Amino acid sequence: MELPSKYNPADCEGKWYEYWMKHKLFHSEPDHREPYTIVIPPPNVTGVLHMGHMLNNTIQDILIRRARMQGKNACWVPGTDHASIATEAKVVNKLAAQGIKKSDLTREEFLKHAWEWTDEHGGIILKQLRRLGASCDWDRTAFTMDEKRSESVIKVFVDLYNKGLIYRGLRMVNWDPKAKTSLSNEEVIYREEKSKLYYLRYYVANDDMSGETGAEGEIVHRDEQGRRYAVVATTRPETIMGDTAMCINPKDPKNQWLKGKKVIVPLVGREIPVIEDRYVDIEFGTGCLKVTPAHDVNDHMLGKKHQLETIDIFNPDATISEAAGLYVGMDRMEVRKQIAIDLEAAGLMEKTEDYTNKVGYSERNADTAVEPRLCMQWFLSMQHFADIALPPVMNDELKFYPPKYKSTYNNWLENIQDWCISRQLWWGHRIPAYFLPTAEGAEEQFVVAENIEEALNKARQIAGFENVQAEDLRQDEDALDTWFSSWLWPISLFDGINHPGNEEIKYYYPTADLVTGPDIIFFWVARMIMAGYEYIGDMPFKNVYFTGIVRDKLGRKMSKSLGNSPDPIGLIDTYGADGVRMGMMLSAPAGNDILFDDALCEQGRNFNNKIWNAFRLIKGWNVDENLAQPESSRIAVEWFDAQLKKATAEMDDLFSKYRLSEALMCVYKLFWDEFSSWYLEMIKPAYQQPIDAVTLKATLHYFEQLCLLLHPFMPFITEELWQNIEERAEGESIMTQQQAKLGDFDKQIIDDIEEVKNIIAGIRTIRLEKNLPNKNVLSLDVMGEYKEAYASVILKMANLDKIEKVEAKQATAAAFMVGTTEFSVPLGDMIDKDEEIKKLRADLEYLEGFRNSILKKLSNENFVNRAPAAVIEGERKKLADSESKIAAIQESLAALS
RNA sequence: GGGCGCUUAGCUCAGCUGGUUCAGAGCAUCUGCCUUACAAGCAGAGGGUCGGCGGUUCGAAUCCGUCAGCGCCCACCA
Repeated sequence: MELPSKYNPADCEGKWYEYWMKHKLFHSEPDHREPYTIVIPPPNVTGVLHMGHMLNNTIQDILIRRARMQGKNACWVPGTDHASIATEAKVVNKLAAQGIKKSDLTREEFLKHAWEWTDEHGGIILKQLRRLGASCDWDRTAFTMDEKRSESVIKVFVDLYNKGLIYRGLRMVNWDPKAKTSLSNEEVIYREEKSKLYYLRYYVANDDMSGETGAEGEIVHRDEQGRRYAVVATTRPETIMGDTAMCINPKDPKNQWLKGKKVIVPLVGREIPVIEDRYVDIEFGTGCLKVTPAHDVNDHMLGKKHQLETIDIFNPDATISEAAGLYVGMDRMEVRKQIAIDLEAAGLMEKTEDYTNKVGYSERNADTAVEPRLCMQWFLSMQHFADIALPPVMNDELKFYPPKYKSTYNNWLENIQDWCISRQLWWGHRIPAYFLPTAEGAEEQFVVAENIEEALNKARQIAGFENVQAEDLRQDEDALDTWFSSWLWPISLFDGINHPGNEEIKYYYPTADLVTGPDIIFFWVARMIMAGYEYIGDMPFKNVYFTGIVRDKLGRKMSKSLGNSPDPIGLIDTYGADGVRMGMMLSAPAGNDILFDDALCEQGRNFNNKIWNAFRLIKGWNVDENLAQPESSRIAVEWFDAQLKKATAEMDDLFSKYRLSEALMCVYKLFWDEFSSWYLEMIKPAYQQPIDAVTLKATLHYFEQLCLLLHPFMPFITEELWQNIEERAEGESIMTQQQAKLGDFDKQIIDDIEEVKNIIAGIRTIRLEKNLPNKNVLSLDVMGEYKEAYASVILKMANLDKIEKVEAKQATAAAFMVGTTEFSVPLGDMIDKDEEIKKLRADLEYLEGFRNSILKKLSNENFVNRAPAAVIEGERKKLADSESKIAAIQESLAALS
């Protein structure tokens, strides 16, 4: 077979992926084997592959392929997430480009557009994953809004409502007045902005203008008539119509005199109480805070605590509402300008100052400042879930890699807040709550049910609604938070909500490993753990592997605006999928950010080429059945057997600790250094000479074993070569081969060969220094003991004609030491005596320094008395070794001069 | 402001419960080689007072304290 000198990924990748699909090698069904399951973190259905996905999915594929090769029933379930906010935003933008406003569409019309968009773009990302080699069971591809998953979500909502864990409540949300929807915190972008701090006069109500001076440090403002007032600093004077209190810190000496008083809201004229709360920062402004419970998160908190009235002065589009009484119908920004003028005119403005603060803007409407707004929302009580989800992680039943994220997890769960699960969006699972017709002003009544029929049944059981009709029921307009479906993912994928205890959920659950980013530890990981214990009574996964963030080589996050995010498919085209996979893994210890650099993929590609060429070498040999195995080959085979076993054991250990990049480095070095540079060179026949059958057989076996070890990391090239090692039956694949369970390795031969390598390296160094080509045959003199049993290897690797044990070295020889033995290569007149003496003196100086430091240590009584015997023994041995080396060098020096 | 983490070779990192696997790996650099598997390669070499200071100890990259710098998460000051 004729092989090109470079590996061409394009020739292999498509071919083998099709082959794997054709033979259904990714597909899993429950059987007698031990299951090994991974559920994919579902990417956004309309997303495209980015570097984060590449890292994440490479890791999952490595884990799943390895498990498969260990004889487990490996099942990697793929799917996509409907990502309500992101997808709805994309659809809205697309419609806007066509001149269609969302507000002009009915819910049904909008959803039709959204589904069209989803069908068109959905699954692109899954196709891209195939290029990477992802061995997902595509037959199981799921979507968070497909029938089974939707049914699960609704069932769970109803169940939790019935359990009393879901409730409705007012909550301050980030409101986008342009899109007229609430935004999640993630969709709010804070920008530093230059604005003004307005100092407003709040006169004391019913002031007796008494002349009390109060305690020291008090600051009392008076106007020309002697009327007293407090000064409040605010950036939002337009919200004064919503003021229902003024707040001071009870410990603030400046404002003691205000305690118990009432003050008058400027312009508005309303009397409001002065309340006291330690929340107020004494240092900021005047220490007086106006409290507007309807329009500020903290004010809302204060309002609840002190039972203040809440006056909502804004309409949904952020114009002033009737409730404000002033400026009705004007836009908030206009009012800010106007009210400043009016306050000034009324003498109620103390002063203004320039001020820089952070203002939240909508991610979608960049020019629209987010308005905090109180809305009726649905909540899930979380304390119960925190209680069931915290212990298994803290006591390591469910393990986090790296474990530092346990603290993060703990911190969040110990300070858990209720989960706001409603979103004012259409794209998502609609909340299964149905409102009953109610009279104006009466409290709303509703029922929660899986469908309209059930809702009707429930409604008719309520007194006064016996005859209610389906068309009278009005379903809640809101959709559920996307995470409310994601948290069921490991269960809903196996239909464990709709059909509890079914065969698949029993077999595949709990899943083995979850691979995800630490940024969604709260959004997703923690909640899956909660849902797992709530609905299955068991953990959703045994281990969580937290990846890092993929950054560019300068450590910057990858972003479209920086243009520093490479196109993953382009990378695969350039370096091959295996090369890119290796590039991703080379610098990706669990939890560490990876600084991505194309050079890493290049290293991966180079490694592919190395493997390819090693195979070319082996395949190029002709075998001579009658040829006896050379001694050096016999040793090499024995030695590599030990190396292979050793590396395999190391890899097992590293995998068990999820140190994947180190496991890759281990097999990388095994292949490149031990196998290619040493083993193959040891057994390589002379040019155009045949190889003996025994050695060839062993070598092919080793090559196959190496392919098996490499396969999880580089699936394509290993399949290609494995198929070429020998004739394979149709349908056979390296994917399903079992990695051999290897036993103990011979540590002695590994140590021995390390010494042999040092001897060979010593000779090579001399060749380099003396400019002696490899072709020139040399000989070696040995003073003392060395591993004679391996002489054949040394002769071959160093191109020597003989190794002789001698009493003293020749004067014209270049020397080096390995351990305590001195070796020398007679060079005749090629020796440069001065050079040699210089080198020996340098060695001598170093060794003497080393010896002296040991002597010093050993003469320290404290050390000798207190250190353990083994340590002292070690030091004594070091001393003896260094002294014998010193003696040898001194002899050499004497011989030279 | 609250919590977590990091600082070891030019770069990216490994070094568990203090002492021969303690100063390491890969890449990069330098030198010499187109030696018929591979120049996307081969053979060699150089390079770090383990962030600063102090302490514990016979002994500290490793344990403790402190300072400096960096990063992440959460809550965000009207």
